[in-house]
Amino acid sequence: MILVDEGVDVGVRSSGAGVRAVPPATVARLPGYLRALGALGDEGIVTTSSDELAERAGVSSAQLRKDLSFLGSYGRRGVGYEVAHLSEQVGVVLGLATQRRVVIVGIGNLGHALANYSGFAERGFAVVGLLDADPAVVGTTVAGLVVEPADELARVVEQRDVSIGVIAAPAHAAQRVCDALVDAGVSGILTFAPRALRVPDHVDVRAVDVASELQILAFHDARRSATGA
Amino acid sequence: MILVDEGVDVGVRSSGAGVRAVPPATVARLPGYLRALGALGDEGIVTTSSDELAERAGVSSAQLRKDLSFLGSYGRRGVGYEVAHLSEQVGVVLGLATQRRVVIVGIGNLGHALANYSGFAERGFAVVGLLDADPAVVGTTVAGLVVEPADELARVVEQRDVSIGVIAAPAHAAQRVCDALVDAGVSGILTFAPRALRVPDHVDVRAVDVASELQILAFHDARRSATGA
DNA sequence: TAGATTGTTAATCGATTAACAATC
DNA sequence: TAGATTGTTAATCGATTAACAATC
Repeated sequence: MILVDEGVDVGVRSSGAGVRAVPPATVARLPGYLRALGALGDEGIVTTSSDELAERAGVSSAQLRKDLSFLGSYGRRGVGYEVAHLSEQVGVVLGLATQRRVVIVGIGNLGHALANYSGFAERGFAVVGLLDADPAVVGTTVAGLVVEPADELARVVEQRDVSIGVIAAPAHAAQRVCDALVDAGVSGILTFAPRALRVPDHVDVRAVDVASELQILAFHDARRSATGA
Repeated sequence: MILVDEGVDVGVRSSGAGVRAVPPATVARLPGYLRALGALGDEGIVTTSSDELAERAGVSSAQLRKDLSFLGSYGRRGVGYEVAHLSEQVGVVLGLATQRRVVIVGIGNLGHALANYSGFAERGFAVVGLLDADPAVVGTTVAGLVVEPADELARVVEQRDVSIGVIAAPAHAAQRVCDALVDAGVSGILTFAPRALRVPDHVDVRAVDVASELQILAFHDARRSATGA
């Protein structure tokens, strides 16, 4: 079985009632809503509307309301949404009530950049381990953490209760690192290596491939040139 | 008008016949097929089947055949696909026949990592400019290029025929950089800043937000914990 | 009450899957 | 010819959009 993207469609407890499935497409947009809500909060805005929030998140207000309807009923007709409250609820649905612990495997240029990225902490994640296979890198300090040997992965994941692994290793090592993360027991993997990864059904993989993103842009650029724009 | 993702659905010339629309979902998978074809080629495999290629790309063979059918008819029934030929055709559809030139704006940790990433060149892109707003960074050499001042953007884009801009600047500067790229005339933008960007209809934006990816993984992790797995 | 805005319904649209006829 | 595998069709499924009744 091969999985590259998208996990299963699972339920969310809604206050007293039953369980509601949140569609994958909706889940994928929730972080954007959370971001927009954070910005509104920072600007001191207390109440917002589906129009305003949608505008900021870059979606239509119809889609925003539809998405939020899967989570429950957190607005007031005629009034709008309370920013702080909605923000908290979306956070709960995304499982950010508990902080998730993350390891980064592969401390090259990209691993360095990720380790130093402050957005992780700001948005609910703690980077608790950096690992690398290269003895020359092991022992160095990056972003306040000492890089540990890659073969310590199982111990690090278990002892520090890590649930998400980030793969910033070279493509040829990606599947090996992935297997090690799965064996160590993480439930989610974010990979930057340009390779499809094989994982068991219970593990969720998200893949970011920068060159693929550029190729998708190239497609549109090519059409544009061809049709003379 | 706000656009964060996905461009328009545009056509591809097929050998003699008319124009066929390639659905966005298909376009988004083409880079993965190209990658898998490259790997097959590297292994010296000359002919492949939809089963084999799909397995490597991490999709179903039905989906692969459906996707390829939008591009034209490049296989032989009973036989399969010639790796080199299919690879070339997919490349043509993605507009990789012409090399695209790229600038990176924001040479912090991430910009550094991107500038040094060899995958760009390997997959059809030339990084021809690095720009930063910080005078302390301007003038330094990164990945063989001298970092130029951000306000030289228009000149760099025009003189070096740049069609794609990569935003690796801080979130608060993202919209400003985006506007400058649009004014300079790029047709596609890849942004790593956690912000929805406003662009005119004729410009295509792809957004990579690492923390959002982790939040999506957190959602699945939370369901898993809740349902006791 | 009148105006505003949500939450939901129904219609539309696009994507995926399965099955198989065409054909090498 | 018999076996294999594509390309396409039709059915299913999921996502988006628009409109509006509910209600603050």
